[in-house]
Amino acid sequence: MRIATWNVNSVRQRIDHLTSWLAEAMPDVCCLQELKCQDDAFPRLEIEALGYTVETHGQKTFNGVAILSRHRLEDVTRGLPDQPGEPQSRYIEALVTPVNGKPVRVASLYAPNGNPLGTEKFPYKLAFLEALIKRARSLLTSEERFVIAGDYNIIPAARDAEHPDLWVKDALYQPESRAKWQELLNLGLTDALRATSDAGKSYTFWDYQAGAWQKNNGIRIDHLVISPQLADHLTSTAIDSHVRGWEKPSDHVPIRIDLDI
DNA sequence: ATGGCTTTCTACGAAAGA
Repeated sequence: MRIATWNVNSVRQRIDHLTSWLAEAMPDVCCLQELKCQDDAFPRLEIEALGYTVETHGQKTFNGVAILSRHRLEDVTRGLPDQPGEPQSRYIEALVTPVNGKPVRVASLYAPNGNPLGTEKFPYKLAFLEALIKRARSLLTSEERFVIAGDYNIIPAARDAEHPDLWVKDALYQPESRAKWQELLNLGLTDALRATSDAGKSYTFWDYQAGAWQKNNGIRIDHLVISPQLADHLTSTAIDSHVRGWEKPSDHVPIRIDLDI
């Protein structure tokens, strides 16, 4: 089973890139972030035409997450259980149910950016991450197989940035942000990229400004985190960075895993 | 560089992103 995540930075602006990439990468499941549209404006028909079931959790202008699946989607929930009534659409979860196979629970998340520091935005980011950790703890108790994928807006370590010194005053690289990431993994979960590669320069985001892509001034902030049962079945992780070179790209690229399940 | 681009909106500049 192939599971991917991609922050598309407006699904309506990126629909041609999305369909092209789906056709070439052929993921079974794809988590999307930053839809930047309401559910009724989501380009559902184009994606369904490729054989995907679509579940969205959008909002006007900002945020918005979705799960696309070639298998049946059941038990869809929107928002984190610990954040009832949260107006920002940053989390969706569903049970991916293959015809001949055990189900896998998949979550698509868009964590708050948290900048600038010193404002209410940073504690809001940490509160989201805390609610996410609580959800992961609950899923572990259920002993379900699960993947929590998306734009975490966290640079886990220095090797996950081309110029880590440039990020020391940024919410993405604060010790508190990285501690939440570590707290999540310490539950017994696996960072799929680091479980399959020690390579540096494994980036998923390059800023639009100052020629960041051309200079490979990137960061790794999009992650697939997998449950213990799935860690034994992880065969590879790939970052489709070539997509960043397409015309009018998202500033993020897709990252995907293969599981032998 | 004090965001140098990109996206959104009952838009025409401002806010947000990372």
